Amino acid sequence: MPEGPELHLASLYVNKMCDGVVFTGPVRKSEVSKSPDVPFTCEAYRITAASRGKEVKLTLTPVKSDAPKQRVKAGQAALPMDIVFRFGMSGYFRFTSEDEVPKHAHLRFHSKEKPCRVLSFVDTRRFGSWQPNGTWQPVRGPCIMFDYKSFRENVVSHLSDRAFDRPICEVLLNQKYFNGIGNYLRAEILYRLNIPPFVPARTALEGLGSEDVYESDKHVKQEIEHSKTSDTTKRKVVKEEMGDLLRLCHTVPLEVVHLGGKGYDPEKADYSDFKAWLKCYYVDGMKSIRDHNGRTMWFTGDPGPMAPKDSKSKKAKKRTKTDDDHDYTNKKKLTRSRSEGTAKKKEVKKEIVTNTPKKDKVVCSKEARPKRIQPAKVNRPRREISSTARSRKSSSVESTEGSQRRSSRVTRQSSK
DNA sequence: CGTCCACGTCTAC
DNA sequence: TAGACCTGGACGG
Repeated sequence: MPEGPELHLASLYVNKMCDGVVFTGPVRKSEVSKSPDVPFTCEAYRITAASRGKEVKLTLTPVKSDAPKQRVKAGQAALPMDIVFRFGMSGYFRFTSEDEVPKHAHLRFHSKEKPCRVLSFVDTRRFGSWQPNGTWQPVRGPCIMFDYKSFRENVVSHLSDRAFDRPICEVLLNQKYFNGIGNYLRAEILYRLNIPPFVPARTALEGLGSEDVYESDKHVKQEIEHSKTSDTTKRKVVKEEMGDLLRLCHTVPLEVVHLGGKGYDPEKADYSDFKAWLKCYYVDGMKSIRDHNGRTMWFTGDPGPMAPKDSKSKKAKKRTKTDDDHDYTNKKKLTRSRSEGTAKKKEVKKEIVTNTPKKDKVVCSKEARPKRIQPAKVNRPRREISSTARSRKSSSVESTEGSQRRSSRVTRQSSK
């Protein structure tokens, strides 16, 4: 569940599920977890949650005992404790009966109820972490969703920071300035504004003020009025109605919050709404490329001037068994760390790739094929797209794709 | 069976 | 700027 919206939804989930619930005893950690023990135990306490960017804070609050003079036993907490969580790639909270505690539940809080229930921090990959008596990480900036004004000011007032020398798509993952933005959000945000992902961040941001001019309804209305005059201004106005880049860093994540559900999580039944909301990330017809940190950037149109060049010499590699093969070389493994000695063989490239749905029947081999996210259970007709879109650099392809793709994003079900 | 990929940080050369 | 840290699903053979 991991970008800003999912973290916030997690906090709402905890507050809703644990409202009125009394917990008891020690906080329990799984054997395998490397995160710190949580030195808190209490006969009766409550749990509340809050989020900020990509962190969630749980507050454990001891409940006053009915027994008037009851003394707190040694080791029992009398004061509240905050625990700050980061979710890594797979963290989330679940509140279940004791026998339905999910696999990979690494921190657990047990209720005092008769059939006891358990609030679990579940994290399959264990990239997540928590800090007892923790605070929001000081190096992380203001929340893009709930500290919008501060977030904006923090970016605008630090544009001279060398951090903004990087491509905009990479800077959007810098939590010092964009606390809450993650890989799907950066793609969705830049896509909405048609900003090439690899333009210098400072270029994409300069000129934006710390005041959000789109905030005012009056302003928007004026623009709308104005738009009736000419067709050319219309385009621009439509864009302005949405707001500038910084505003979208706020509003786009909030759209996900308002979708409800659990946001990004392919395993979820209610994942289909989220998937339908995506316009670019992992969508058929969109292009993708690895950024300088090895993260996949989804976009359409021009990649921008700072796109990783990478060796494009790979062409030589065209070899292949059956006829045409598209270089297969361009799979780019990236991060394939283990056993790198052996992995050295193939040069792997990193070229722009278009996410093209394959036909069920043919096409078996090559073609860098991004895998699709397992769909909840949507079954729709697949749309035909010319394969091999590779090398279709900055053409104006996207408009058509952009308007149609909605109808067909599906998994490549390779029926055999 | 093996390879590749995934919503993110961290820290070591 | 690479690895490291992890598990597991989708595919390919």
